[in-house]
Amino acid sequence: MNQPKRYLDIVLDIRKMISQENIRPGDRIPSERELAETLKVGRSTIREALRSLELLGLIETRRGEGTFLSDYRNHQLVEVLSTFILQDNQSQKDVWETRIIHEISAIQTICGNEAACQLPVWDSFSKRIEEEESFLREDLVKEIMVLSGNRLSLKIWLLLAQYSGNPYKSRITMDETEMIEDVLAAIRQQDAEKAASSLKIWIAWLQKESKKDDDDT
Amino acid sequence: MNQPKRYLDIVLDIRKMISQENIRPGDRIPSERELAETLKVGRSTIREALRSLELLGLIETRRGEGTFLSDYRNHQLVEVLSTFILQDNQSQKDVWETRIIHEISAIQTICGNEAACQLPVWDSFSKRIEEEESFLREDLVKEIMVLSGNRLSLKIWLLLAQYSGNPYKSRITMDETEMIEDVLAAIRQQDAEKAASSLKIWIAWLQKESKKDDDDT
DNA sequence: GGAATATGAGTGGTCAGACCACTTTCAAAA
DNA sequence: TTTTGAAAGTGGTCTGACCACTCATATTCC
Repeated sequence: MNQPKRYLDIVLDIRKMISQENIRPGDRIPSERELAETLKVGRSTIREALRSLELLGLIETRRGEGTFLSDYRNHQLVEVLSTFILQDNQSQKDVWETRIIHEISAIQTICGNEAACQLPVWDSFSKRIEEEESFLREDLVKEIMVLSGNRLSLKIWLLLAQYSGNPYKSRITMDETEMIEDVLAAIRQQDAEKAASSLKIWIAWLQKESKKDDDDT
Repeated sequence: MNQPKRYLDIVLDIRKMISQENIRPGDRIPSERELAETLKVGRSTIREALRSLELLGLIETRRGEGTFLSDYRNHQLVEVLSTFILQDNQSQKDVWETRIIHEISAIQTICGNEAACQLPVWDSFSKRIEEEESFLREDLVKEIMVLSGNRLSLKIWLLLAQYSGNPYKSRITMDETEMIEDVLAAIRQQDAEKAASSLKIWIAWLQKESKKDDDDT
């Protein structure tokens, strides 16, 4: 009989331990040697489990200090998955499109929520446009994703943003302000249709611009 | 100086090896002992890298046989991530909603593609409805996801389907056939609006039914 | 007394070698 | 020819040993 993998049990054991001892992100978890003794397995088995969790970004290890429960930021996941499965152009395109799927859906969700549409954030974005602040694009779209209230969708979006490079980073141009104002206006009016289409127009324009930059390089 | 993690280098080395030797999904990769000798590291280091890749679902190991490049199906990822980060009801709800986001987007994409809308598959589904085949729901939605052409979105959807349990599995009922026919009709007419709304209605109904089942249990 | 320094305990990182359990293969025995 | 079984190869696990690093403490020096 093929035994179930030991290190997978360990992964679950560690999970249980974290829950029982109420270990919070940033806290230290028992040392490898302790875990080995407690769970009655060899240290190498413990390490295989820990390395797996580390690659998933769930824990963080610091030599000489210990192993810590991660606050779920640095996913090696991105690095590894991208080298393994995102090699061709079709995949790049899929990433981009999937990202947009989440953005469009998020903005539609927001438009269905009156309170969210009347938040002062949107006005503050209008102001920032006038002042020509940079990083505005990223902040705006992220705000939309956050306010949509779906944390999983947000998480996926953040992942995809890492995969797809970030065309939202550079300074905004004059041509663009109008498109962004359209999006903001649609939100204020709670017009999901218009918000989605305005966002699509803006994104399409961004994509064209970023291609232009690539050609220059 | 804190050395960069050795096992992460190994992960990339293995990646490179797979690419150079043109190893395809399902093929065997060199044994742990071979890899250790080739890459000039200890076997335990190799194993830490392999275990990580296994947990991500990128490889598959069979005792006595060897290690194989996976065809990306059984992600332990699901198991682990779900026990680590999907504990509360809000997360469950997010999974369900995110899944629907992808389904709606997929069906809209299809409606924008004339060829896809005229495929004979849709008629075959109508026929299967009459014959009251089971597993029809899952097949239909999956077909939609596949034909949308976005492989990443499909992959995410498959993941979410595992997370969210599968209300598509049971036998279809009479009440339901009409709703499904609405969806199919909208596709045939290439009416993205109607397709999306019909699908939403159907999904909402499914969700209500699955809740009812839960209450019975 | 206060500040710089040395020490030691604890931790993750790596390695080598040893078994075990399992699968496959193939030669020897029936 | 068929069956059997021994050997080789593989992943799974454990042990014990170093190394490199961090941190707290004790020690030394001014």
